[in-house]
Amino acid sequence: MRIVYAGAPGFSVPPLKALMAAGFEIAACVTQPDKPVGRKALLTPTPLKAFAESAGIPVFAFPKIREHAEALRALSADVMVTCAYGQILTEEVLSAFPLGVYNIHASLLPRWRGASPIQHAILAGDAETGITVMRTQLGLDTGDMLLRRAVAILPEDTAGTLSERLSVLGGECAVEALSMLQKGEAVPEKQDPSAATLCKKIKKEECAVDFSRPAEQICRLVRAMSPAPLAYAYLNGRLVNFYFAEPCAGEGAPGTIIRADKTGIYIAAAPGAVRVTELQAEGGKRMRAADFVNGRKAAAGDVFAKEKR
RNA sequence: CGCGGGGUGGAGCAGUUCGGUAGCUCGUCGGGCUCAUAACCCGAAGGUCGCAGGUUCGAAUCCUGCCCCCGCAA
Repeated sequence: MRIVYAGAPGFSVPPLKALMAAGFEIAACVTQPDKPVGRKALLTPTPLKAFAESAGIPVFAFPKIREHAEALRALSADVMVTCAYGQILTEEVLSAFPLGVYNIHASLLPRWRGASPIQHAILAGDAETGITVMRTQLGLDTGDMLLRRAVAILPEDTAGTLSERLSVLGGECAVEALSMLQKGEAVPEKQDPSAATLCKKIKKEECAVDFSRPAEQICRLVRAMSPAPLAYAYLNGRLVNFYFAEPCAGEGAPGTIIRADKTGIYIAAAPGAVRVTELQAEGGKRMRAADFVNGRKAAAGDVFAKEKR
């Protein structure tokens, strides 16, 4: 079985490795064009491109894949597998592969169709999420499902840790799904549209922490946005990004630090309180909340605000 | 030249305006106290103050160049 693999972020690399390890032939990889990254705007290849090139796999970085259906067809692959690729496919692209196009999606479809399923699963407080391998149709993540597998969302999970597990699971699922497909044993299952939910790309504005909200929700926001783009609030006029927070006992005026020591920074919410254990301040590196406290940057009585003042 | 913050014992910071014996919180090591402790008490070790050059009797501090890290924006 000859495969064209399309993806871009780090999440899409493990599944590719799994497919290779399972003996599938990778005809080529398709990814997003190199993009300027960082303050110096250095042109940076996607993680998938970096890996594929090191593995000697031909890489195409189409700005618009829909204009390159012919090039894809010329690869004479049986299927295309996509994983967090980030571009909408067209009929011409789909028809370039005799056995179709399959997507590795990081949720239990039809829940969390769209761009940020991992973050939204955490944000919503879901007990579990998972991987769905589905046949790609023109609609957004609406195709028939070949395989679904769940993983529990742990209280200490961030989008980062959950993403790692899902990525590995995605690889296992991809191998299994393609094996079924190869043997002609695949049994596509329709999605139930009434159970569908859609999630869009996360905007930084959505990451502002409002401490007048319940502690549980704040912690979900922090964990869902960690390690990127990061939930944040302002302390004494400085931006502080949160990497990890968990609900804890305590009460006070929302946003007020009720305790700050080597065990973390305790901030009042409504109701409840949250304990921040890892953060990063404007200009500083990621650090344990205890270190931040040691440097006298936060003390009981200081107040976190949603807006810079 | 997109805007801005920063590089000081292992960690996080103060000190730089107005040059003159390098300080704080924490950690580490040793000792003590306690049924016990992320608690407390006593003591100790540990620093080329990012790099290079310059000014000066003397530079973490002033001047010049360079390297590196980070927030925002893209």
